[in-house]
Amino acid sequence: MKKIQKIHLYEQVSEELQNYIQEKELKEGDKLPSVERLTEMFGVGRSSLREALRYLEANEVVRIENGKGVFVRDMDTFRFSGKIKIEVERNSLLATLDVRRALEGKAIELAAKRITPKQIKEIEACLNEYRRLKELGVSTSKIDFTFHQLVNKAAANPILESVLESFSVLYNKFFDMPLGNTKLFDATYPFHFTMFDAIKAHDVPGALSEFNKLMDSLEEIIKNYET
Amino acid sequence: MKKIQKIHLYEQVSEELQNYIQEKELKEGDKLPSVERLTEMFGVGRSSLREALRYLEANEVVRIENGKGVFVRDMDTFRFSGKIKIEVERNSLLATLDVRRALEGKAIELAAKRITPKQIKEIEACLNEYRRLKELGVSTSKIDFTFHQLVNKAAANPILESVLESFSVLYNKFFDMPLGNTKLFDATYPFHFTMFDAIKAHDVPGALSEFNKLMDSLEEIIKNYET
DNA sequence: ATGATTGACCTGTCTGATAGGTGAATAGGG
DNA sequence: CCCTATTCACCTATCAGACAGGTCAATCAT
Repeated sequence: MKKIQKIHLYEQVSEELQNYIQEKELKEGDKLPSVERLTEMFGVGRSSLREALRYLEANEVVRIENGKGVFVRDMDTFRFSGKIKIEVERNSLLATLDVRRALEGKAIELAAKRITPKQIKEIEACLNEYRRLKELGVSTSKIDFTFHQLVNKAAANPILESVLESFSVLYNKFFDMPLGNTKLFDATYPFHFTMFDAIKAHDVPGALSEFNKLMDSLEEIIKNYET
Repeated sequence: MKKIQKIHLYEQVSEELQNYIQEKELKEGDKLPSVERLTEMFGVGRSSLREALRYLEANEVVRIENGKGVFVRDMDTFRFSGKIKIEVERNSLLATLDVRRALEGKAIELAAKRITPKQIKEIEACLNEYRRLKELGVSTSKIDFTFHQLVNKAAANPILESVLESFSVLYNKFFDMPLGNTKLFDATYPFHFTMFDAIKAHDVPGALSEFNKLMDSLEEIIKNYET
């Protein structure tokens, strides 16, 4: 008869709790009723409630502090997440490049429009360090990351910045393993400078063009990469 | 004496469990020992263990099935996540639009290149339904979402799809609250058709141009929106 | 006045009991 | 001998009660 009722109690409770928070318009740091009270309110046992709380804690909705109580976390912070089945093969790498093209391309476009003199100085310093390390033959992976991060910042779009940052974690994990990445850095090295010159000159199409050349060179390497 | 021991039990247990999975090299779908056994193994009570399991379940490490047992989830799945401080104001909305421009623009570009006849049929059906609902004066938010999702699928890039899907959750949450969204849907309505025509014709620049018009109209509304 | 003590209020954890889901072994009818 | 219905072992779901220990403020003794 009631086959539909497959929802776990802890799940219902966790939803009810979120509703409760919304309805009461609780903000960051506000205290929820004690576990005892909550069990009465929802008419469930302690364990179910505690599991619900643990679940919400894992999802960063609440924070449980021993001896104090349960507190609401910043609800205005939006958490986005997703999962990607990783298969290290050409197609996945190329797919990742497309996403990077989209996100970083937009960042570069915005950066070329809005970069400030101060940020230009910072990136120039970064590129000088990049050149120095390159000539020394040291690993440039860290300084490369810094460079892209600075450009990302210069785009002055916090949401894009956040999305791009989360993505770059994936991106790096992806590209660290397969190909010894010195090859990649060698190929893209010169474009960092030409691209930055265009950004500095607020030349949007020029910057994008250089960025696309950079990405094309990456794409070329991957396409020619035989396992 | 042992003040250092501030780590919650469930936390230790959840770490131990992850170690256990790693050491035994358990793969997706493998079954963990029963709760009873695990309590013996770790020397903790059921509640602590269950809280740990709930925690891991929230983090998509395990899956608990009633009557069956606890199973390992796909460990090769990469999870990306990030948080964004939401402030519903013009600048945040505009920033969000830029990200959508980047991600969905790329999806549309790829879709225009790679869409299959079957997918064209699906989207055509979706648009017919869209038109029908529109004429009925019913809410079109759901069908609108479906349309963009289908285009997203047609791009045939699973990683882009995943990122865009996570982002769209944020996007919708963002745009649901502030402006009564009928206004938004009215403004963007015609572009769905023109854009799709271009995609159908594999006309990449045309599709992008229509998409940008769509986004421009959104941007216009937001800019003129006074609190 | 100050510092230690106590007690109210909370979370942390364990345990035994009951309910109910699942699947395989098993018993019984054809 | 096969097929189906029952049973049983194994598991999770959930509850209630009990005790340990953290936290904080009011209270009490010096």
